[in-house]
Amino acid sequence: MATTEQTQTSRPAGRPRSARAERAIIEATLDLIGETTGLGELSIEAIAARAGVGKTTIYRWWPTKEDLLVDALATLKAPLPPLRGRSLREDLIACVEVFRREERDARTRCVLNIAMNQAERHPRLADRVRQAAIEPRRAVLTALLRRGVATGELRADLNVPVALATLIGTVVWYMRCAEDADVSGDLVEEIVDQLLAGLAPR
Amino acid sequence: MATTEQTQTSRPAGRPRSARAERAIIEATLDLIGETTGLGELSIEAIAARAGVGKTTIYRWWPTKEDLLVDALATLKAPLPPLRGRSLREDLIACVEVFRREERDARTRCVLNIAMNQAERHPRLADRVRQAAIEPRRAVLTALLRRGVATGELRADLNVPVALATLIGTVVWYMRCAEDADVSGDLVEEIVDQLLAGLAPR
DNA sequence: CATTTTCGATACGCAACCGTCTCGTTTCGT
DNA sequence: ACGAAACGAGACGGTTGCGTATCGAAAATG
Repeated sequence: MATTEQTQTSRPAGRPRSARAERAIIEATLDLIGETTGLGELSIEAIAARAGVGKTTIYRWWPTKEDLLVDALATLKAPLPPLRGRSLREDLIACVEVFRREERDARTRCVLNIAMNQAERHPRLADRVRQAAIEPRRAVLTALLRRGVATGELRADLNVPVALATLIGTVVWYMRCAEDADVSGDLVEEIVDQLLAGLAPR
Repeated sequence: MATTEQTQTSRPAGRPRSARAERAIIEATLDLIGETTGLGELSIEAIAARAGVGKTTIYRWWPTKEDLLVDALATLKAPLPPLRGRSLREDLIACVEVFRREERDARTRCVLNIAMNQAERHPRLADRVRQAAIEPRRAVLTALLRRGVATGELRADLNVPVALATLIGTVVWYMRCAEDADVSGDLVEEIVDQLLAGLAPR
């Protein structure tokens, strides 16, 4: 071995990698992820091409990409959860089942993506999406929960907004991050029942 | 009035707007949102500029934008939730409080964005993020819940994965979609207590 | 001091989109 | 039949980012 070992492992000689530069790059990346990741990839040209339409036709009717998105997203989610059954438990299951099913469709999933992630970058868009897609459902669910309190099916001191987040958030998280997402068909019932009964023993 | 009214309101004369084109555009937009919205906005040039670094330095060490993202995101979330207290309830509150605090920071929020939204578009990236950021926490929380079952602080027939989704999903949803997000300081306690006790009366 | 490697900077050709514009065509009302 | 407006297609200059290459300076080894 003709190589010289100065400390432990031989260093290849030459200017070493700059730790400062590396840190600066990582920092800049983190800063920019939050600022820039958004709807930028969506191009009017691609939309026109896929729709088999001239760009002119798009620009004629929608001045802004955001306006087009608002109109497009408005065509989803519009049908609110359907009618109601005979018990609170059944109604909750029906509602959560709607959420579960929608979380399996890429189109409706992106509605929540925008509502949840794009609030700062596209406040106008996110607001309109929330207003059109989230708010009606929140209203329905809130009424449902209040009714449950009134009928005694729910505890009298229920924190309705928290309960609401509990129902929606659980199924959304499960669908998006659980490793066994969606395998079981009676997942929804299990969620609702466990939420109703509580995690602690009675 | 010299204008002619053929049906109800006067139409300006000329070829009318094509409903077929409009529908095609909306459809194409919806299809493409799900396919394209992602990390495309994040540019190497911007990173280099903000870091005060030559592009060369980035390309030298990270062959792909994705590789850079993996390294960058690995520097967040790394510190798992801290030690544990004396009761299950306190430990749960501590954990959920960590989630709540992280949901207020744009940087750590984007970790979940990627894990939850980019699974199809960037499976390698999303997988590594989940492995590095989500999995350790899931393990800690799972152990915590099992311990609770063992000590009798939780019901014996607890569905642990669902309970887990319940804890994380609720606070994430609340932070991202509730109108009064984060105003109350004891939101976390309220969430945990309501989850433990259940929505139904005892 | 000579060598080696990284550094920041800058320039290159290439590609994708932007938003505007001009075409010739199509589809209406009159 | 005629005029009016929207249509699909595509050309336009301009901007942005890509990934590569070249440059002299800086920082380590020997």
